[in-house]
Amino acid sequence: MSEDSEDGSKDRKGQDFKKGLWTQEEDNTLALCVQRFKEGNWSTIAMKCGLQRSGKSCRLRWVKHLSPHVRSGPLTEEEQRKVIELQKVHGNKWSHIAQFLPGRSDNTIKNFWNSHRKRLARRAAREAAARAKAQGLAYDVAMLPGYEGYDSEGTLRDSSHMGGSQLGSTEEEGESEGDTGQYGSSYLDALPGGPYEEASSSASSGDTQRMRMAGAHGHAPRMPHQMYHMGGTKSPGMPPHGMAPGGWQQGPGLGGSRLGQMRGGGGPLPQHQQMHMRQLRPSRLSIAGATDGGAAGGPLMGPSQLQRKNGHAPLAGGARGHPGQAGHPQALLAPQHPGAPRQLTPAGGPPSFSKMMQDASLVGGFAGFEPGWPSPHMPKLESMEEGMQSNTVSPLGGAGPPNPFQYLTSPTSLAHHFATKPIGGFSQFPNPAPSPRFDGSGSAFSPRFDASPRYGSGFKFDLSPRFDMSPRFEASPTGTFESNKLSPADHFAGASSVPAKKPATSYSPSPAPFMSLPRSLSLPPDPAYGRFHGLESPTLASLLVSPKCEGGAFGGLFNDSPDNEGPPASRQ
DNA sequence: AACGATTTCAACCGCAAGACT
DNA sequence: TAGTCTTGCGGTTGAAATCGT
Repeated sequence: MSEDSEDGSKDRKGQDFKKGLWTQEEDNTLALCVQRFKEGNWSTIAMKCGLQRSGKSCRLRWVKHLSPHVRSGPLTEEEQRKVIELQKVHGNKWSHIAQFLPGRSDNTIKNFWNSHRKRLARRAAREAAARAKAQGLAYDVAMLPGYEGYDSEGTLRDSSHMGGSQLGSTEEEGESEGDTGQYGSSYLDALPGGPYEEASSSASSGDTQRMRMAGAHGHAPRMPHQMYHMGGTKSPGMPPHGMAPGGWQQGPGLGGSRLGQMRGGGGPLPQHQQMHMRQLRPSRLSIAGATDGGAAGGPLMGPSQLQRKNGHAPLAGGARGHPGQAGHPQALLAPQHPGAPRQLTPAGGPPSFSKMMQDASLVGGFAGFEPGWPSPHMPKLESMEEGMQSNTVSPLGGAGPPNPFQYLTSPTSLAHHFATKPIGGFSQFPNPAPSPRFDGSGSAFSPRFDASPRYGSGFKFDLSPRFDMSPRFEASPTGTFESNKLSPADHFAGASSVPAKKPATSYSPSPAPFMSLPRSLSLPPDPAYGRFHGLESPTLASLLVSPKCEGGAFGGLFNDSPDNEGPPASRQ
């Protein structure tokens, strides 16, 4: 260790380092610093950016979370399958395994595997308990073979989360195997080597918690990532039932207050996030996106629950902290596409959908992302310190401590975009190649696509409540926005490359005072956008019908401009 | 409203190896 | 060659969320 002392908060020089979760401000700062100084020499980066973090911490944060190459969200079924297979071959070489799953960090994989192991352990424990019970034997977890730890297959060794008494006292009812489970058991358990393979028919008792969850309504809740999978992707092995026609969870177990059960747990949110979106941790955003837009899915918690908990109805979009979300550092970094020309947003007039899509980079990167410096309108300061001192780059001025990045990262800036343009929720397309998530099958315009944390093939901007409900929703920077993204219209037209560069145009938004968005509204039915019917989230709905989006929902998004290309025919 | 069980995840920790001086 | 720095890896921890009761 070179950076952390015993308490981990000081380096060997006695320098204090902040620990704990990263704030959005820190994320933004780091992201922009990396953009400017490039990766490497993290200690220097940390120092130059004025972050009170160790270089190690900065590196970790970037590599595992903020880097545009990192894909967040739950592992897909295919990825889960891969991990399990690869683990058999490579063991716990997470970084190595991660190489087979682009965009996934070793930490993510490791976490998944640990959860997977625990599932197996629980399953095996239940089986053992059931057997013991059937034989009239007293059961104790310590009797389980391999209790001391996991064996090489990852089966049965961790009992940290199960007490013997609990294990032995579960109802006979049992969970509905293959359908229920706390963590994607419907799929995972059927994986090769998974418990389903090993004991697909034997489980007759579950731990208390699972029983509660599974038994009460006859259906176990689906974990968020399951819902995520349900949320419109075309992944194999979709849940066998409970799917709305459009691919959205609509089945049993998601009614009433149990709408869209969230996964349990997760790390804490920084204060600033908690204030706005208590229930929308980054990892939940995918679910939030899926469910918010997912019509029947509903919010993660039941509306009444959220209302009770937060004092307001569930918000759409999600927390900062997720790639592909406005406000997330990743969203501030334009994908690097050498040679890809940028298109400019014409000034004045309501932008068409395609223009908006082109402008999406301003969502993902509000002030533009010129190599070396994020904004063409920002003074190229010689140092962070200069920016800090002058505060010249922040049009917001005295709101909070001087921050050279504020101009770029403030919710206000982003919010302004939505105050002056039709709405968020569109996407940009870092890769000219058709995205698997933008394949014309319908997923492209799915709610997932709005709030998905995923970045890369279908980067999007979310409808974060931070940017619509925030009281800071007022300032209005001016800028020129460019995009090098393939618009969806071009995409659907079969274009494989970004159109030739268009002349630069300035975009000069008019001042945008506070937006007053309705907290709730009912969306008109629209066969073309049926997927969005019944939006549960007033926030999402509000944004979808933002002042510049009179058409309502995505209908407005698509239809409010004369040169709007309209939605693709294949989008259903 | 409070509770306990359970879960996930980000962040941390300690170590090792390679690069650098 | 030795000491220091930087990077990366795998294991562990703890916060905070869920659920039903």
